[in-house]
Amino acid sequence: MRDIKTHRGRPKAFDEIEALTAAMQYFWEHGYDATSVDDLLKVMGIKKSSFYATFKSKEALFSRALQLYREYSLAFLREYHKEHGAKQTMLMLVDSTIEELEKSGNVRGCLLMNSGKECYGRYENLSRQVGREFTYLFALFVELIAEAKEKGEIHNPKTPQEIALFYINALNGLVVTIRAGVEKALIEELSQEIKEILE
Amino acid sequence: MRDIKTHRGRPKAFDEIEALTAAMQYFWEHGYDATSVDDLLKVMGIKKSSFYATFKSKEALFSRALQLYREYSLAFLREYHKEHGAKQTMLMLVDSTIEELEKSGNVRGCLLMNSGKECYGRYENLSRQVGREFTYLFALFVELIAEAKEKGEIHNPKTPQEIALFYINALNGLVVTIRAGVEKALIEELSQEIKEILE
DNA sequence: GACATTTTGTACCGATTGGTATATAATTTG
DNA sequence: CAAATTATATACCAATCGGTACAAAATGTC
Repeated sequence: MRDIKTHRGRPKAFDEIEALTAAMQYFWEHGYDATSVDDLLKVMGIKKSSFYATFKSKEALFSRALQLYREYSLAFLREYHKEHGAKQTMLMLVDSTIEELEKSGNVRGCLLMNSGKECYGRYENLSRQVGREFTYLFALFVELIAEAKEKGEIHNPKTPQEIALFYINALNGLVVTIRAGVEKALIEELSQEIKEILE
Repeated sequence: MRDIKTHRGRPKAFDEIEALTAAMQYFWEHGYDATSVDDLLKVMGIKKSSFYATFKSKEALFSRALQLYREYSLAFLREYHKEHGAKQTMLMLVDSTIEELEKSGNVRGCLLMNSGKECYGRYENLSRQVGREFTYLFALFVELIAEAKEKGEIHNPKTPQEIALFYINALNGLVVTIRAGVEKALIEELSQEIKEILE
């Protein structure tokens, strides 16, 4: 039994979770390839030696960022669910995308989905991890839809799984369609159509 | 009036359109950033000097590839329309994606949509071009839906533009959802749901 | 054949990529 | 205080990035 609290040697001068969170945000904004290690060092506020000593490699760091993103997202969605209910939580996913677009002119999308596209066929480990992380989120979406159906807030006759998949798929498309440069009026229209899936 | 047929100097040893087409295919498969100039040289079968003399830069070449892709796509869709009709042409977009997935385990998606996502906020000229090229394709989709509606093949009460946007959006999502690693059974299910938009 | 023109082959460029080596600084343990 | 341990700072690495320089090769014109 060793004393797990005691560190020998020089103590870390930064908070590992803080640095990881900053990296996750940067990855989210710029994607994996477009993020260089030097970019990460700046935003994490650490030096290269600390980076590699703590996180081992860019890919290993990204892997942890994916996991952290899923954990944050799950936590946030559960909290939002408590406050606003199941159906409103699902609708919020579209609304917040449109809000982000209007406020910043930009739309980041979901880090997992973005990474799925980027890593597919190029970084197999990351690609498989994206699949695993997404399962957690998808399971929650199915639960939320099921709950909303039981409450009679959703009249769509399909199964919760079918509805969730179709809705999330449309949400994935929304990010792509926005970035393809489709004009704002059409995007507004489209976002309404997507939300109608949950009627 | 100068003689346009006569070239002075050493003649080109390669076909410009063939080389451009090969580049387009490679970009389609790998994306813009993940394609290096050296990759392009190999697949185009030319040397660096010829590359820069003919196409000026990687970005300029990509711009031409985007245009070529749109031209090819329009021509192919119009041909398919003649042979199989409007509704079937739209349905084929989903079917061919699933076929590609089953045959190759891969799915390239639409070069324009992929590029929209990749270039958004990073390569402004390319980003704007994606928007312009997509308008051509989208106009055709709206025409096809309108025709199918007139023939009574589509009963969806929304306008052709709304249907086209919603359907294409779902198709964009399908590529993302596939690459996110969602299991095959769910993807089959999803593709059916997407095609039902056109009922 | 001489000359102008254009393409091609090769060597090279500075910048950036992800990652290492190594020496020094800061801490706990004895 | 000395030794062991861990973290940090800096310099460095080969490989790759997109792009350029320049001389040689191939053609039409005169």
